[in-house]
Amino acid sequence: MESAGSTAAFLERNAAESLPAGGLEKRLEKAGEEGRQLRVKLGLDPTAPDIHLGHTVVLQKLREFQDLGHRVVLIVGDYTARVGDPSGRSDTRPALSGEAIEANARSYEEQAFRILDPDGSLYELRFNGEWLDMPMADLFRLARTTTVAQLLDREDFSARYASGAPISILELLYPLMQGYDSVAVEADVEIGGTDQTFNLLLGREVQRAYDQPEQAVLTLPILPGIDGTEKMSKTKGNAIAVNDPPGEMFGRTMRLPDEAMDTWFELLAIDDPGGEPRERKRSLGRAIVERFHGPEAATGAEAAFDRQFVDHEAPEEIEEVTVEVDGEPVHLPAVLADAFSVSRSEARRLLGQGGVRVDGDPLDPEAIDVPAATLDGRVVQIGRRQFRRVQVKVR
RNA sequence: GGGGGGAUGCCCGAGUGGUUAAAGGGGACGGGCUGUAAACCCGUUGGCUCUGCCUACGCAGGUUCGAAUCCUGCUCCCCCCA
Repeated sequence: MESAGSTAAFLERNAAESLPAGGLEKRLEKAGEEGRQLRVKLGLDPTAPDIHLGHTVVLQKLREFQDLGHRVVLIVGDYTARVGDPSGRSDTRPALSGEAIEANARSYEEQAFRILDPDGSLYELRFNGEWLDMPMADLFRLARTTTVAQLLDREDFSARYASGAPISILELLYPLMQGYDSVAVEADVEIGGTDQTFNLLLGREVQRAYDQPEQAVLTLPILPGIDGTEKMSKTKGNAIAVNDPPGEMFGRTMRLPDEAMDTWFELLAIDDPGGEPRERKRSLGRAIVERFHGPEAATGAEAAFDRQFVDHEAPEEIEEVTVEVDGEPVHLPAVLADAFSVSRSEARRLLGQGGVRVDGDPLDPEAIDVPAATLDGRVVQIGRRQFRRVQVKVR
């Protein structure tokens, strides 16, 4: 059996911070002595059920804990989601229904199992509605554990406060509620991205106020999205989801700026072959596809990529659409709009800018009405990556 | 309770009676270059039956030949004082 010290060092090897210093080691040691598992907590946002590579960084870390025999506790913030998050300008964020949250949670779980071990002794899923729906007296007790000054320590709060930007009371309460989650599940360790550091540490304060041992905190670096700068997130459109098809994964990886490659190799724990940027990126892409779809898919994705972008040929699998028209000649903007789900004006623009090809040949930007045969059964392409095989059907 | 400020296109943000579908930036998209990288250049970015028409500047009404711009009411938001 490994010593607690070396185990801690292993777990901390690619973490951003492990707080407090030596905290994780002590936890491991104590658990070892008592012959019990550590309870390792991760909070989830049930409004964003799509797991992407950014999430997997944290999930991989949880998996390491599982492999060491510890128990992962995923917490779905269903209660907090129902209340709605007032932060920023997301005023339109809908309060999710119970069923929607439940469905999202199950979907998340299913995706998480691509990385986590679903074994019941190593895994647990909880909803914080279980304990957060508390009487006001209990909320008061929770509220007493922290001061405004403490909360204002959090960078985004202090920045917003200083600039006169609004901060709702509810927002201030969020870290407390998250901290209470730790109390409720008796977390020994909590994991999260570095952007969660404050909240994770506050969990310790809350636990202490409830006479509980304080959790160790392990933060992991944030994975930049395929734009190479911003945090990966679905809404920013810079994410690669674990459910994305192989071709999509590979292609998106190839769009990653070179500067971000080092970070990706490191955070995703993929072996860096070094060498030329283009080759390195390809091997990064292959490794990512392989991780979620297997080696065959990886090879296939790369081949399809070459075919489409190196040899400039249409991909092998093309979505087929049937477009209904009134008769000859066909109105190009209308057909394109239907085939690619864009507005007719958009289609016109694309056409006018020479962005439309049929069987690889650019379409005359002036062409508006054409014979049906020009399109029927052919591969129509918009830009570099949108292809549709179009069947024209006269109504 | 009192006073002040604000709501503009995907986002930020100009615009205070007329050539404003609305400056500028970001993002996105198309073209060029290329390694679906970066950098750079060009173009587009409300809709449509497209040399024109329709709809749009929080919501509803009003003034005017004409309003994002003026008036009234409403909704929402922010700041300051108490």
